[in-house]
Amino acid sequence: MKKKKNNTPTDSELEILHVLWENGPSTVRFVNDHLNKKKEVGYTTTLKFMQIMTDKLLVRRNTESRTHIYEALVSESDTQSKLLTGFLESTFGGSAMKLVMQALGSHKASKQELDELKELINNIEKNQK
Amino acid sequence: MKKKKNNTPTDSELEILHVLWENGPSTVRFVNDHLNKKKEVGYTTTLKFMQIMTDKLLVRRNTESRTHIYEALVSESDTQSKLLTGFLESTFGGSAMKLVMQALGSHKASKQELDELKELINNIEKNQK
DNA sequence: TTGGAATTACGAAAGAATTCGTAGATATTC
DNA sequence: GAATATCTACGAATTCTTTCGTAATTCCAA
Repeated sequence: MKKKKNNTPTDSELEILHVLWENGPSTVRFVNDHLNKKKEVGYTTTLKFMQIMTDKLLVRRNTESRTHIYEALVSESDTQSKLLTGFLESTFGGSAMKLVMQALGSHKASKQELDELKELINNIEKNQK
Repeated sequence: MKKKKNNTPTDSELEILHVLWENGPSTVRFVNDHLNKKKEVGYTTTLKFMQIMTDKLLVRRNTESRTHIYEALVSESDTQSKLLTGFLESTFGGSAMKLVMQALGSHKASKQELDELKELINNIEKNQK
C-alpha cells in the first residue's frame, strides 16, 4: 500500500513556494530576503520551513555546495488547483459557480479580463455541445 | 481604540456555521448529529466550538431553557467573502481572475450556470461604461 | 592563521486549532 | 425518589504550525 502523500502546503510554506515559482531555484538567503520585503521573518525560520518542505517533497535541494539550492517540486497550478478544491469544499459547499460569482461580484475585473473570461466560457460551451 | 474583531471562522467553526445557516437556530445536539453524518465528532467537541464561537461573536445563544439554542451572527455571504479575500491573497496573489479561470477550468459548470455567469458579466460591463 | 560571517542541523518553545474527559447541574424515566 | 440520561462548563491533552536559539561547520578577509 503506497503512502498517500500530503502535498498541500501550509500558508507559510506557500509563501516560500511563491518565491521559488517566481524566481526559480534559490538559496535560503534569497528566499528569506524576499519574504522580508513583506514581513519580518528570521533566517532560521525560513531555513526550517524549507527543510520541512524538503521532507514533504514540496521542494528538493542541491547540496553540492555548502549553500544549498532549493527548487520547487510541485507546480504552481497544481498546487492552486488542490488548494482551490479544498477551499471550494469547505467554504462554498463545493459549488464552483457560487465561488466564481462571489469573486466576480466583489473583486474588480478589467474590460480585458472580462473579455478573456467570456472567451473561456465560449470555449467551455463549445466543448459541451 | 476599538478592538478589531476577528470574525473569520476556522475550518471546524465553518462547518458548524454551515449547519446553522442551512437549518436556522439549533441546539448543540442537532448540530453535532449533523456533523456526524460526515465524520465522527464528539458531542463535547462540538459544544466547545460553539462556546468558542459565542466568545468570538460568530454566534449567539438563547440560554432561557437548559438546552441552549445557537444562532449564527455572521451571514454566509459575508463570511464567504472574507474567506475568499484571504484565500485569493495567499493562493492566487490577489488575482481574482486567475482564481476564476482556474475554478471554471477544473470544475464542471452546467449550461444554465454558464448562462447566469454571462448574465453577471454583462451586468458588470454595463455598469463599467 | 585567526577571527568574524554565513550556513546547516536540530531541538524545543510558543501559538493556534482540535479533541475530549470529567464534574456538576438539571431533566426524565421507571 | 432513585437511577439514568442529557446538558453545560471547564480544563487540559493533543496535534499542527510557526518561530527561533544554539551548536557545529565552513568560508572568507585582514
